[in-house]
Amino acid sequence: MPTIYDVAIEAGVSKSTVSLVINNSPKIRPETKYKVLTAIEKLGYTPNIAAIELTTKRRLNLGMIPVTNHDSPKRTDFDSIDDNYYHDVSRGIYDVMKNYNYGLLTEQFTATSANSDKLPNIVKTKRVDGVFIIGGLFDDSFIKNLLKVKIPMVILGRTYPNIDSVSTDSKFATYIGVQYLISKGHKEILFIEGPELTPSSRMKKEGYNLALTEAGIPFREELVAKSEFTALGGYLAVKDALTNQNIKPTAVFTSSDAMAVGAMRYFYEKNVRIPDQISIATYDDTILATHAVPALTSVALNKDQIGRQAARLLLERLRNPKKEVENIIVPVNLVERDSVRSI
Amino acid sequence: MPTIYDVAIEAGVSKSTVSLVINNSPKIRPETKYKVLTAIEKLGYTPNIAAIELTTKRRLNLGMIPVTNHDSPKRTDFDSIDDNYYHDVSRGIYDVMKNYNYGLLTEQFTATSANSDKLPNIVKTKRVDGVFIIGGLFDDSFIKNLLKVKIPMVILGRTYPNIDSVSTDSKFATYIGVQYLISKGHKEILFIEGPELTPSSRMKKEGYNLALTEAGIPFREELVAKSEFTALGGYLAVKDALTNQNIKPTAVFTSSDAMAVGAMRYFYEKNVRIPDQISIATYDDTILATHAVPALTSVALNKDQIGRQAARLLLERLRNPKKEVENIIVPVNLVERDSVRSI
DNA sequence: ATTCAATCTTATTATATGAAAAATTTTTTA
DNA sequence: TAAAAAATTTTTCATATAATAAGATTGAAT
Repeated sequence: MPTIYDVAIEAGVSKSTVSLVINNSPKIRPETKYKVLTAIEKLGYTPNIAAIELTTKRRLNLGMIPVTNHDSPKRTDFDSIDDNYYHDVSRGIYDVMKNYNYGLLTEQFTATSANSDKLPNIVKTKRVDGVFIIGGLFDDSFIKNLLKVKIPMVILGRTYPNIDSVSTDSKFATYIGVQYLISKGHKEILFIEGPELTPSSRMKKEGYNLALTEAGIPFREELVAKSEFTALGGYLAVKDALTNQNIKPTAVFTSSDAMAVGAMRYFYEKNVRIPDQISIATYDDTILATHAVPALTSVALNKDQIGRQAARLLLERLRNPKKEVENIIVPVNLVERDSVRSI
Repeated sequence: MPTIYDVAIEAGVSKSTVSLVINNSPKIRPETKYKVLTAIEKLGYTPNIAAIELTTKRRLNLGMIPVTNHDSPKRTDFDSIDDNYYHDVSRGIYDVMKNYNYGLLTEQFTATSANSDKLPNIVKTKRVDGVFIIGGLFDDSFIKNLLKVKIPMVILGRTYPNIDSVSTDSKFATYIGVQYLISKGHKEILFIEGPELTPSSRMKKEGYNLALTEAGIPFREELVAKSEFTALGGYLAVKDALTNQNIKPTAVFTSSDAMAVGAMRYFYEKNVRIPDQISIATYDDTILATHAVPALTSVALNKDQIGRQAARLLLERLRNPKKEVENIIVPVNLVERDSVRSI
């Protein structure tokens, strides 16, 4: 591999001159620049990144860290939390980053209270200049550790005081979805909420309440069922609500696509046809919603946009570490498909 | 950040001694080693990876390169090819790699004949010591370019002469699936095959034929429909076959989960209940199969295993560049769910 | 038993890696 | 001739490794 020195020889200049040309220094005469660029071209020179990293004390990599609160989920299980959020968001990050000279290093991290003193390896071993923290359900101590080592970061999927973030207004998103069901004439709407402790679960429930209140529909406790955000969770919640409660909902709103799929399985078993006999709308708009049969009407979080904005934020933060913290809320939109009918 | 020099001072030895200790040299006295390790511990020293990379001329990163033959697919569209294969396989790679001191850099690459002279950036800029090439549908010139630059690699999802690979015997996998349908009493089985030009499409069709032959069921051309590997493809193929051909299949075998989901949508529209009126079995076993309603019986490719084996192969190749090339076939297994009934 | 060279251990010094940036020098321009 | 511009030399980054040195041990000759 040719080095900067070989280029210098070829062009008949010094190493430094080559370095200055590469870094677009203004104090190089055009004809010198031309000579150097020609030599670079001729030799097929590519800068040695390790050397650049050593002298500049930077790492030309950013880290993508999908954070969970559990070990290696098996993605294909009906009862597992899937990591669609991470994959959808990462696509947006890639799309922006490919125009920059950064590599993207991924490390799955489990942030539980058990390893609250741990840092991701790519951070500990200083392999990255900044990180994307992806996912909303994890132990906070993890973030505190990252703050201690002062690594630039952007959080995706939730907010955190004084850290750049890109997320969704989940209250509003749920409000939009439930409001849609109401606009289609539904009044008795079963709401499947997520686990109690997560902030987003609470926000979503507030969104449900808001939509009801606005429409003058009284809130009924028996129309709310709680479960995990998984397909199995949705299945069990719907089954439980419809067998034990004295309710006759015409529609269901679930807090995740996976839950909706679980609900659909229950209705399939009971020979209840969607949307003819019951309507379903949901929150996420993942591949599960588009590929469900019938396709699910879902509130799209625009995760691609979330990723893109996050990439922009981190790049700006690296360029200007003192810039003001931003908390971006990416707007949602409802995608109408085939799982809801008017009544 | 403390350097190796600070550790040397602290331990009262030279830099080289510290380096030797870190690299587990046998020619260091135990008490010296102890002194050094204590100093490392005390100062919280972490080696500077850029410096290691510069002196050793290695890069402590491996590349994961999902290769497509088209630009940025939109994952959530009903008509797009999804990248589940990549995500499932990468999980296995991560699982193995986390025990090694390599980072994993990802770069999506589009290998079309149009950019047949291009290399992935992470390869061109020498950011990685080896790469995982993931996916089966792409222009071969891409592989030739990689061979030219002599970067160690493992191909996942297909084989290639003289390159380490991990893949599936798609003929056998299809044979297993169709054989299963036959064992359940089905004789008129509609087969949805993939696009003509891909090798895996051909292999799958051979598997279908083999199962029929073995059971003494005559092959009928009108029971084969061709389409893209997508949900839309499956939908259109089934629709076309059932409206234009004079056939009455009791079961369908699709060449991908996405196709199966498309087929299910068609049957849903026609009010044909699965599996009561028609059975479906498929090839892939992705999240689409587990979350379909009813859940799809599918031939599992064990992509996690594919990833794990690939990681092992690449690590071994890096340790011993002259070792013999391996082409690993990961066994498949049929996962019975709810989409097939006996007749 | 004593001495001295040879050998083995263990550690140190010197050098190399490839580029950036600071400090200088040379060249050009005003 | 001074000032400005352009290029060069030198230093630095943090580590690995080759070359070397110091000290300890062994062994043979006296």
